Amino acid sequence: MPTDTTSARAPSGPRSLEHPDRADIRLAEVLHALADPMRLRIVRALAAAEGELNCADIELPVSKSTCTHHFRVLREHGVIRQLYRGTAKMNGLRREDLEELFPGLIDGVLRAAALQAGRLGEE
Amino acid sequence: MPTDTTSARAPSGPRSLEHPDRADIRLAEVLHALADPMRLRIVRALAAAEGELNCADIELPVSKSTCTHHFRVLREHGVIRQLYRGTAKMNGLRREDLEELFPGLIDGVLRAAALQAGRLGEE
DNA sequence: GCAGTCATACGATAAGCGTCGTACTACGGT
DNA sequence: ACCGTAGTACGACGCTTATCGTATGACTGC
Repeated sequence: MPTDTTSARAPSGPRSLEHPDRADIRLAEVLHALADPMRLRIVRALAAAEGELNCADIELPVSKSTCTHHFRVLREHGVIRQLYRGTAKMNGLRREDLEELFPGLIDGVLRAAALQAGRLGEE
Repeated sequence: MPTDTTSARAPSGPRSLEHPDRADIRLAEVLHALADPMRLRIVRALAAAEGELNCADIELPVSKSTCTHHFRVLREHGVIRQLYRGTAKMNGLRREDLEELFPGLIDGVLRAAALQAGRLGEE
């Protein structure tokens, strides 16, 4: 049986991950987190796959350490949620929190990103 | 009679200001431009005063050079439009261009900023 | 237990950014 | 013609960031 993630939510062990409380999320920081092509790509991928995604499921033209870095930025600024599931780490957008704080913002950014992607090389 | 701004739109004189074409505006850059508390404040002020605003009409707790810097960032990333009117420089949001490129984005950001401002110290 | 895989940590590096002060330029009024 | 005001240019400073490579840690499967 794999690790029981139910009873081990955010333990203080070596594999704990800090997420900001909803009330601590700041607009400028969210925008900053989104203001990077690589991270925008990550967020788009996470939004597309409504469920959770493994880090490696998103192909990025950067090294693994850089990838980790971007995921951390997104997490620390409250854009995504990460949790360990065995050997992998699952990532998901914090849609509910963001919607509650800044209604429509994320969807606006995602729509804008999709539009621009279509306008440019249909990435 | 003051300078005839009608016949002198974007002259190549010493006081010309470069604005990116609408097609050259990039989402990541717009987000980056907005991802700063000071600039967010500027944009909010410009949005509130629907018309045009003098640089000095917005009180900012930074030096004059820093102020110039922020305005330039906003202009070069396509968020605002600046033009000289005599000794002053008028600033306005590029609402139409942004709306055309990223419909709903700016309004979403502005609403989010207003919400957060209300939530925090009612700035 | 051991090896493989996924991801982190850490250090390094180079670039970028926000801030400032001072010196300079352009315009308008007196 | 002068001076004051509004804004820019430039250089400097310290901090943050994006990137990498390598070494390390955690879990799975053999």
